[in-house]
Amino acid sequence: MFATNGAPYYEQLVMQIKQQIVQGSLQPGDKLPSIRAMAAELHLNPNTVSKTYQLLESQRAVYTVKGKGTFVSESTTTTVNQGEIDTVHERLQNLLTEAQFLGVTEQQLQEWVTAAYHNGGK
Amino acid sequence: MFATNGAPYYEQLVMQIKQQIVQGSLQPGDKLPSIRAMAAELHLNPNTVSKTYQLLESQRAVYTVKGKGTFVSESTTTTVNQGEIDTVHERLQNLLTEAQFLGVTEQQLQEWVTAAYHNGGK
Amino acid sequence: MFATNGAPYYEQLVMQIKQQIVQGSLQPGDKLPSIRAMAAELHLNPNTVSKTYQLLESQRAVYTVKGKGTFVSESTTTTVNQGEIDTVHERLQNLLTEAQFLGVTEQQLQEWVTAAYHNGGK
Amino acid sequence: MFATNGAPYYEQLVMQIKQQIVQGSLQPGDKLPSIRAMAAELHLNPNTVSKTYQLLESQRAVYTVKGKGTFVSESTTTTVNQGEIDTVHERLQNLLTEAQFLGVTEQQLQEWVTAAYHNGGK
DNA sequence: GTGGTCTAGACCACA
DNA sequence: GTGGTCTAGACCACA
Repeated sequence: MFATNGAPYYEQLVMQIKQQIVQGSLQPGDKLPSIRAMAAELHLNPNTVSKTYQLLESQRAVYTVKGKGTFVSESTTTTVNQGEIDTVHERLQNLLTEAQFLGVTEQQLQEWVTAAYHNGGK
Repeated sequence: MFATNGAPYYEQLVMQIKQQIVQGSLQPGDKLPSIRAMAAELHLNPNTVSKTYQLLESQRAVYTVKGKGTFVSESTTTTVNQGEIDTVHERLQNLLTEAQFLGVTEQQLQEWVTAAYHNGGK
Repeated sequence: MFATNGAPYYEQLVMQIKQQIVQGSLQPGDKLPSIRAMAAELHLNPNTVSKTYQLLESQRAVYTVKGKGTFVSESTTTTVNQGEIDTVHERLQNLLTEAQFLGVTEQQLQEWVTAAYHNGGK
Repeated sequence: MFATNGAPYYEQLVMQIKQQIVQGSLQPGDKLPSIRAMAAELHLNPNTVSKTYQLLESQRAVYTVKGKGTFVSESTTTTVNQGEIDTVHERLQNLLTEAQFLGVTEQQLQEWVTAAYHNGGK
């Protein structure tokens, strides 16, 4: 059900939902499945899904209305957070170093970047 | 001395040495500092440095000659490991999703990739 | 219409009406809109507005005359409730700790207090 | 052990630790009790303490070194976050409205603010 | 129905 | 020893 790449379930699920938002298959205002429904579907404990939703909320990707549900936020790029961008830049540099080690060409990487921006990374 | 970003020390050190190799400040055949010297310099436990060198060796980035020391390998890109490339690709996609969320433009990312390939990411 | 800050709607509405009373835009004796009118105007469920009015009434801020409507009370500060004052004091201390953490100066806070007492906090 | 004011345990504990930091009884670099020790002392579940520490870390008040422990951060006011300051300001206005309702004088409030800044709110 | 909190307790990685 | 993850399952407030 989930990749066994060492990343915790809640992190994998955060990324999965973020990708759906970036790709547009989840639109602003859309309601996410309830914690219980998502947990049942993915064979996860409700606590794990709850943690996922709270993480997404802390990142302003979704918002929660108690008793109603969790919804995709309107605009997720309003406030530019330079600190977070720097962190992503740093992690990217580490990853690019790895890629160079494995012999991935610069052209291949540029294509991956282009692909990510034009069809949501899939 | 090391970032408190949650990543274990040995992992941060692996990345640091890999960057030096990719950048060329460490050349094939160059001798790495001894485990004790490196540990003293970085205020790390020798066990941590030892684990670092073992990790680098397991990835063919360096090789160890008993009694002589640890040296940078000749060519690190001879054997293409598709599995590892796929892993890097997957992690890149996650990172690109994050970047898009933060409003980083495709052009900015292309520049980061170019920079990484032309001056080692620094 | 209402902030999605996690606070339940009825609580936000209680605060909004209280502010209008403290500011003086709602005077003692003034009639509040009917539950149905208020609910329609704010796109809320009548039950939510009803709960709001009941809460305000339980705090002596308004009183209800059956068949006539809900009105702002004459004096809201007659009976000093030390227990509630202690609660507010405690919550204030928590908030002041937060403010200090964020680097808000004592002078800035004093100004905020002054402003709240001289123009209703707006 | 904890006040039964409705606030969740982890939130009360977050505030308690923040106050100790603002007051100076916890200094930058100080090690917090381990999750298990704190949980035992306060008769809480380790998960609840863990959530507390993670909240404090997400607010940069403490940092965690895996396997070593959780420590008070160096400077907690480096990056001014206007958004968070606005949120505190807003909550303060609500609280001041409550205080006015209860008949708390402006002078009394000014004294509370002064006290909070000169002896940590106690 | 919906999310939030909390306990009990297991298992894991890192130092 | 130390923090991190996860499950099972209970109870609560809000809509």
